Amino acid sequence: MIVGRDRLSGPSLEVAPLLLGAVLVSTVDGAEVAVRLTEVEAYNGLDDPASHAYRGETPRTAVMFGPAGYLYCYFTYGMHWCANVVCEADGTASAVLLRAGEVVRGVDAAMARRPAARMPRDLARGPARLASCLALDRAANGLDLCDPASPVRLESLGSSPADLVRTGPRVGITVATERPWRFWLDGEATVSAFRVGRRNRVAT
DNA sequence: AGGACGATTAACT
DNA sequence: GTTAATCGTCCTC
Repeated sequence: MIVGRDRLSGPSLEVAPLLLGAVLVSTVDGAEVAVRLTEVEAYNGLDDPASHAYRGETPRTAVMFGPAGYLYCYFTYGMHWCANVVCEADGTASAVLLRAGEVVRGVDAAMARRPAARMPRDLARGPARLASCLALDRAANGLDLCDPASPVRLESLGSSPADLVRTGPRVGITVATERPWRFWLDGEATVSAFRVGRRNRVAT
């Protein structure tokens, strides 16, 4: 079952917990790899200083301002890609960063893409690792997750028990750190470690 | 045209 | 715990 766009069209804070337990399937580059999401983060637009969309629409963030159900991929630290599910209505920027998950199909293909992973639980434990084992990069930006013919699709939107959902501050950011907009499933081994954002990189 | 910095990771000590 | 790697994006001249 593919996920309907209307189910993703709400605010990121409502969509984020729904995505926990959902399965993201990639058939990019031929191999099929599927990840069951265990950790996500909500990002809003103009009212969220930590969001890429905070300062308005740019070529990079254009997908975030479009309709729900599309993939927003961005390049960071000069080497990594990360993936988001866009939510909210067309014209309103909002997205959910996919931070971690469990590879439930295509473990071999995922291992081939992630030679540094020593154990299966590390394959998609972290946003850039997750994007890497699903082969998500510039070419995947803007793909429709609600189209059955798309190379990246969202299956079985999570029906995770509410009492397993935990929340806390988002990882790696330096502003709006007080907002508890990170969501994860309690007890999952694939949830990434919390880390505060780095500041003053150039300081001596 | 120049520069700061990042929704990170892997490999160190 | 610390740090190098590495470059697109955006802000400030």
